[in-house]
Amino acid sequence: MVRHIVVTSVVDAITEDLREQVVNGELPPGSPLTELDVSTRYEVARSSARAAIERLTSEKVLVRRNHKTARVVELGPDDVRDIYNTRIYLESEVLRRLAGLRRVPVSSRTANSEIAELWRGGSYQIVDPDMRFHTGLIDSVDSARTSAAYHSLAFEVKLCMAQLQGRQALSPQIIVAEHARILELIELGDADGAAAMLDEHLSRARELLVGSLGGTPGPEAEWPSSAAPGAPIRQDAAPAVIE
Amino acid sequence: MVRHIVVTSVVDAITEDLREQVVNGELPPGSPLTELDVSTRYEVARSSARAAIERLTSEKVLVRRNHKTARVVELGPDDVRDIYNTRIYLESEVLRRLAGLRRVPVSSRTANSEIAELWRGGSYQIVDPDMRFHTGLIDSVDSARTSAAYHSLAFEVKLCMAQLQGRQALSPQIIVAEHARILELIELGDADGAAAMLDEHLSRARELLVGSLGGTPGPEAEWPSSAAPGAPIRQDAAPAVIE
DNA sequence: GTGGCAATATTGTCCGACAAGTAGACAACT
DNA sequence: AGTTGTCTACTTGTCGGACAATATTGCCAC
Repeated sequence: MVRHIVVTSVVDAITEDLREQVVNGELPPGSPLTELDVSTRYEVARSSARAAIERLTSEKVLVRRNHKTARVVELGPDDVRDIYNTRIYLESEVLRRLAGLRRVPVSSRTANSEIAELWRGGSYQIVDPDMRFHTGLIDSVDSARTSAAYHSLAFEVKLCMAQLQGRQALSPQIIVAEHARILELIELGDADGAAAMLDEHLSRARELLVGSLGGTPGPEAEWPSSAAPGAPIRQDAAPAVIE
Repeated sequence: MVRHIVVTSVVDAITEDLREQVVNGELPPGSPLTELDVSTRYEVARSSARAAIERLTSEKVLVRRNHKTARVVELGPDDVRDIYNTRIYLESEVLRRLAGLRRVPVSSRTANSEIAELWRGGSYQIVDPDMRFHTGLIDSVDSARTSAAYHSLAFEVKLCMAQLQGRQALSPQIIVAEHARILELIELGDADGAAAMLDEHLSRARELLVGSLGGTPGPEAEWPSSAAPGAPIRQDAAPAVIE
């Protein structure tokens, strides 16, 4: 199937489209992406496909070992723990600074209202506004590198979400309340309180995610493209090693 | 026991070598790197040179816009501020955690001893052990992503150092004392104290760096690609340290 | 001098080719 | 049997050349 793309640069477009396909689950974790595959699907030269794959590999969206074909990254419980802990490390100190200034970013407040709204509307698709709440806090300190680091983590969270296709839900009610409490503590200038609340908030989310990733092995899906019938996939883990 | 072996590819090798040349100043900030240039210098195909350049671009070692040739990144005062602020954000919370556990990483302690030793020996080449002090703290929380983020920042600090070829110095004596104080406060479980000390420590370094980057416009030199008569400054006796 | 045009340099993309590495199957050998 | 060797099919890593699109430079006319 030929996929259409808008041309900024061929490689840019392919990279973007593939990334999109990964986050929305069209390319499930672990599915292989050969250079030829990509080049024919988009009708471009192999070198261009290769470049796109390399970029996504450097972004950790794909993983590839030496002479082997790239695969969509699979995030396990350990990764989730790591991602959330790093989020906590980064966001805690930012929160303390904001509390010191008693400054609450508008974008975070509106994002939290959105979640509440969605919840009242019966929707549970709150991942996006939830992320905006947090990135709003981070971005408000106006540090490009801090923002970049956090956004990278946020992207990985999205990958996790794509991975467990909407099973698992965190109660929007609790989320909204905790977010509100965090903003309140910032306004009160209570740095320790805000940091503690954030820790609790993210730690709960972390444990829930870890549980639903590690606890339930899930439906153990097949990877559609180019897999022989009844292929027992995914037993390799060792790179170029010698015993 | 499983032993790992590394097999380097052409692109890997070039990438590494170029990166090395950037950090040790052989390729000064702003110098252009055309694909043809690189491909002929290393005697490889242009596609390989291109791949290496793209990797370094994604690492922020080089910068490149649309159809223009890549250049070695130039870090200005704003970048330095950003880098150090992000360091502070990340490292503060890690320090608090360590203080909570009253845990002092051995590697940081030994690294600080090294600085003291070098200072007593009359040397001012303390950038490396200084970084090891800080990465020792970060790495001790055992989070791959946190470490990766911090190491990326540390690399940018190295770039800054390369950029101002050893004018400017921060007294090793003060550095060692502050490091020691930080470790002491961790041992005492004083999270706030440790975080405050770190803030002071890094903020001073930041301001010094910002000053010597922004205040002095510098020699505003031409970029002589590969060996022009004008020998770079590089006097090794001079205090060549900023933190 | 300055605007504009032509020559040049450099990138972005394509193609085709081939060596080298990986993986699975199957035969051969001890 | 179980280990080892070989074959084949697939894929990656690298090469070299080619060409259009774009950026840079230098020159010319005004």
